[in-house]
Amino acid sequence: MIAGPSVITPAERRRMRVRGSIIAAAERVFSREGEAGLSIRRLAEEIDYSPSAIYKYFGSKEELIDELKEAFFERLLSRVDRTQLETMPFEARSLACLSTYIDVATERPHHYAAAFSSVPGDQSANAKPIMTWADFCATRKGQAFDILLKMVAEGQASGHFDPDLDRVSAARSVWASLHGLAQLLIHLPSLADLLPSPRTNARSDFVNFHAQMILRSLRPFPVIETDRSSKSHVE
Amino acid sequence: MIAGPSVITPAERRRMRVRGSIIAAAERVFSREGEAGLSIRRLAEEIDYSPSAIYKYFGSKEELIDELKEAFFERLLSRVDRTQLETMPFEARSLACLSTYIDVATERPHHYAAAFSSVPGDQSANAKPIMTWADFCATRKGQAFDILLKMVAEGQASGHFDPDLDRVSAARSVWASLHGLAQLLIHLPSLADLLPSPRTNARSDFVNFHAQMILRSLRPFPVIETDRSSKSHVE
DNA sequence: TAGTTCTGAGAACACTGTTCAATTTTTGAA
DNA sequence: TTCAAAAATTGAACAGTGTTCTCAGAACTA
Repeated sequence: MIAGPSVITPAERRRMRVRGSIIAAAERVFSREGEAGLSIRRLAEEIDYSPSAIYKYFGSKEELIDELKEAFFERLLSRVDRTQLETMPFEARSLACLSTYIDVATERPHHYAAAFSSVPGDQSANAKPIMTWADFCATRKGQAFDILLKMVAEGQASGHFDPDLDRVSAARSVWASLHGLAQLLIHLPSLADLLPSPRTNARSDFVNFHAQMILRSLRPFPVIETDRSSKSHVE
Repeated sequence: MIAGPSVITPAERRRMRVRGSIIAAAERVFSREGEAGLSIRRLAEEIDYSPSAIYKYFGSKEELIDELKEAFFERLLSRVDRTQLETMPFEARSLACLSTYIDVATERPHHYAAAFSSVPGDQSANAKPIMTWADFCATRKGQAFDILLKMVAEGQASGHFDPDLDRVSAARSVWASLHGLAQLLIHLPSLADLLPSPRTNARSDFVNFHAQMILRSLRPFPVIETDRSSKSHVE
């Protein structure tokens, strides 16, 4: 469609600049007020363009926001990945990764919340095609999940985690627990400070506590069997 | 403001009936399509009233939806409470409670999602007053939390859980993990079925697995110290 | 029955996302 | 440089949204 990939025309340069200014303004507004505060008209006003102009750069508002979410997830991924590469003992490194995930999520609460806001299954037209395992792995979320998967694998190999646990199930469980903490801190920020007797640093203390609980659940002492048994209503 | 509490006039009866039909219609629409599909005009059409009439019964759309959420949380609470009262061994009963929570949440995904959808801290006018511990305990969420608190206490007393864990922190951690699973199942329903090699009953199996992981994190073998130590970046 | 209160309807306001024809502005070649 | 084709930008308009207002009519109270 577009000419050569090596030489970019001034026109293309200009186009990319305008496009960039749109997402920059969108990012600015969205960070502060979320999707509720972000209207096309307001955006147009901020960058001194007409509302309809924006539709030459983005097909819809949703498409624009999807790009914000994508950028956020890339940020989340790289931050956790960077933490993962630090040279520390396994357990400390795992804790650091979990903390980093929470940090990035709560630094941009609107982004994180929006990334998990759609409820599929509405019998409207947005019936997305069924996701396969391969599809998921290609997603940013899939890549984030992959980090957890490797963490579990490493922990099992080094004897820190129960080797009888199913890797995939364990990683999903960790993700769920982590995701829950992020969500709760975002939507119910008072929770961390909510104590019969308040304390300083309550928030980061609780993040640490929860992260340790997650690791605890993975430790050896195989009291429960792996989920290979289907109808295990315990006992 | 209104006359006697013992005798209800026919007018009041009629008013309550109309009000009931509004929330019934709202419930019907909201269950299927969530807040996105629920508009005042559509609601008015469904009950054959004019849009402005609804404002004689509810101050705003948000107020109406708040009532739906409240009813849902009451349902959630009573279902978990009922499970809690069943006569089973402690561990099985705890697992059942956790499963029930997930069941109710995923049965009405829009309700559960909406209950945790607002992001406070927007520097707009909706600055809600700071919540205290006592305030929170009076909330439905606070009551749900109380169930978890008692569960933890009972587990510690009976030796199933680590007695050195701070009760409140542990209960919060359990809630976060549970909440995370609910959110993930709602917003990423494919996750449960996402496996390199698919299996039947994947969903309930995973719920069970995660619930067992939660209990596992609470077990004795006190490897970590309670969060009483403030700057514990491990090691 | 007269008067007051309450219920409901309809129009209107200020928004929203989105589209479309018309109008610039920029571009590439004769 | 000139001129047509292409791209960029706009303002008006459409179909929605939540909400408020005024006003007519029904239902209670005295």
